Amino acid sequence: MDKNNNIRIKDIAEMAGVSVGTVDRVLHNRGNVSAEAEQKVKKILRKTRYTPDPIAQSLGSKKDFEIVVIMPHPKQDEYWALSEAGVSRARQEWAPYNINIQIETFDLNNPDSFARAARQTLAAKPDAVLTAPVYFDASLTFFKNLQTSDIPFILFNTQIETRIKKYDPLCFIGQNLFQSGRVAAELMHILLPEPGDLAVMHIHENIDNAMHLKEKERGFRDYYKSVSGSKFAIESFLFPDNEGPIETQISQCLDETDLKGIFVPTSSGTFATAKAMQNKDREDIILIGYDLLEENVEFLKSGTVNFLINQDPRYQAQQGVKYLANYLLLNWEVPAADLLPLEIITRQNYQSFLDYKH
Amino acid sequence: MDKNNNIRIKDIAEMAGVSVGTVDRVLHNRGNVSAEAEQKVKKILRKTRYTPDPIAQSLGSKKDFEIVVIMPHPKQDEYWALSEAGVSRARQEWAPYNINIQIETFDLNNPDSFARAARQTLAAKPDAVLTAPVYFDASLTFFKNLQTSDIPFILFNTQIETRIKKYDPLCFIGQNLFQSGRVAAELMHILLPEPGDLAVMHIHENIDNAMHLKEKERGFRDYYKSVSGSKFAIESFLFPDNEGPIETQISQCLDETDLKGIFVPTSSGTFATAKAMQNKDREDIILIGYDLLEENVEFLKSGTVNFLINQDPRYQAQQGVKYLANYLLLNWEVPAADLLPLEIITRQNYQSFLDYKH
DNA sequence: AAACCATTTGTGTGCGCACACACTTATTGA
DNA sequence: TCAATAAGTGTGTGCGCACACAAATGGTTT
Repeated sequence: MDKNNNIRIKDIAEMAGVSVGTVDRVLHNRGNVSAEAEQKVKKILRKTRYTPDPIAQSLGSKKDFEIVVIMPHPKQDEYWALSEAGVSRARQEWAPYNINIQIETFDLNNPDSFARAARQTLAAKPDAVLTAPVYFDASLTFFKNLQTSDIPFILFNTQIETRIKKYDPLCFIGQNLFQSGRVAAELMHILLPEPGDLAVMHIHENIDNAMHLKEKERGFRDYYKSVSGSKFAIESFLFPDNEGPIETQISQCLDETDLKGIFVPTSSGTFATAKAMQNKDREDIILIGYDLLEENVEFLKSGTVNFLINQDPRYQAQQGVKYLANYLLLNWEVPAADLLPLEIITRQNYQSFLDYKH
Repeated sequence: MDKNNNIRIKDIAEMAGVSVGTVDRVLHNRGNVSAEAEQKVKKILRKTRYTPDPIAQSLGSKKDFEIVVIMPHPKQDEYWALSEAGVSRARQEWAPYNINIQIETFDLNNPDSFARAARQTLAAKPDAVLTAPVYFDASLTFFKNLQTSDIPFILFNTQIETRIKKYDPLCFIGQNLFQSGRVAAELMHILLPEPGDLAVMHIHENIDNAMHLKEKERGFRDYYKSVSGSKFAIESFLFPDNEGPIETQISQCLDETDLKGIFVPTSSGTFATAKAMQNKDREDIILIGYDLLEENVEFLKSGTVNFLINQDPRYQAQQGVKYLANYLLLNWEVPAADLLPLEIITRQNYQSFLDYKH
């Protein structure tokens, strides 16, 4: 027995000269405690550095908790299918602790669908929310409502500057997107030491709303600014869904330009670009994209994609639920940010990432 | 209540028409159960897919467990200091569950010291062992003794082929070293597309015993074999501790050769080589090494080291203890191997790895 | 002074499991 | 036939906590 000093509520009660009930009330701020008793107990609590036994704690309560995850529909994009896989794992992991997880999906191309998902979530009055706040404006009103309903929430994948509005998520889980863009640029620079035309391609997404894509581009450009005497020209291209087939748009762009390197800040954009390059027989262009989607890995193997940066959506979701679960069950502290490492994927190491289970 | 089907031992007992004591005996193979009762209980167990509530389980037992970690002395090498940090974290993490962790250290340059540590460990009769089996022969006899004492053990960092000898560790935690060498070669090839002389440098270690270094070299060479029409010459160099100051040896080697790239398969060897390169003003040579040691990171930042591959010793140790603890406490299954992802570190992403806490 | 509150404090039970112990039945030998 | 033994079975307690409920206290009202 060396345990956690072996101090139990019972011991605290004894030392403070009160009953365990009173200690319990102090610990949980349940009120109905005289100022005097409260002081005595708190003093002992501090002195003994009491920490509750987490095991007994969760055995004793047996409450049910409801967590809602709001994310884009997994059928729409393999990236989000990976996120969903993370949620599924988390669901299994936490089922024994009576944590129920509900998924609300929305349409990536339709901000209104996010608002609807948000409304449904609020109506369900969950104990906590995990969300990928893809749409800036809709997210902010949602956060406001969560806040007034006193529902804790965590953001993943997309970091939104909430502090200005005083909306206060427990945590953000994801990459430092700016730095992620810098890593992409660094890799590009290694593969293309000689000056040439570069492109940042925004595919599918409408960039207005998508803060996170801007951040990656900003990082990418920032790196090249710091390359002394840089002769690189970096141009941005937008390929929205409503202007004809994506691949046609990209192919046309390849025809009209003389690109040496392309950076695509999204996972599904990556293989779309790779396909266009393949069709046009322009696999000489250096392509750096995101994530270990099946198609991306194929293009990595064939050499069309030179590097991938891994965002590990599965882990992001799983970790988000974990934080919320521990917060609800055991009142654990949640870090303000969980910034994932910026993982570089090549032909030689992709398998080790695919095999790895957190 | 959707829990784990809500099935408790009590329910099993009821359904099988026996008492909870009998169910308990069946569950833990404690014997003293009639064949008839055992069958009845096992049938219900299967039918209901009963799984014990892990929380209540560990509350109920309150046994003490002793885990010994055998590893090189952390003062000797910063790499092992990181491993020790992992053990310390694990110690904290598992203290509430009455898991005590003892560290036995040995001298990296002295196989006998490993044998001594092994002897002391056996004398202490721990419940489980986590060890970095740096020395092949000494490790094998140790494993034999562990096996006869029925002490489960996990290997980390260095993979030893134990199956031939029928020594059966629960798990190996670490990198696929062969593939790790291939990753290094790939990176080298990206930075040096034009043919030139390459070196694999074995520093400090005496390679005879050190299987893991050979594996990395084998992978490195294997990659270049597959490069079509490769004009690369790869030479191995040994710089043992007993032939004068390491840096002098390396410097001399740099003088006598015309190397374009160097691969160092150890973490401490990496900055030793970088220092020699710096002194000789030969920072043009491409250097690929291992691990986020402070000195390595400095040389990465300055550009002397081009890439690092991260082995995450902290995580390896922490994870090893975690597996053992869950195995002892809850009888959890341990995977035969936990092969870590092969993480590529550059100037732009090292910080994200340093910041990241598992 | 009794009755009535509000406030504060103490007690008891249950969570699901592990394990020690008490108990019952069948078997054997004297 | 009865005690002694072994094999099989059931009961009870505790782990540390949460929470419902009972009890005590002190003050106010009639």
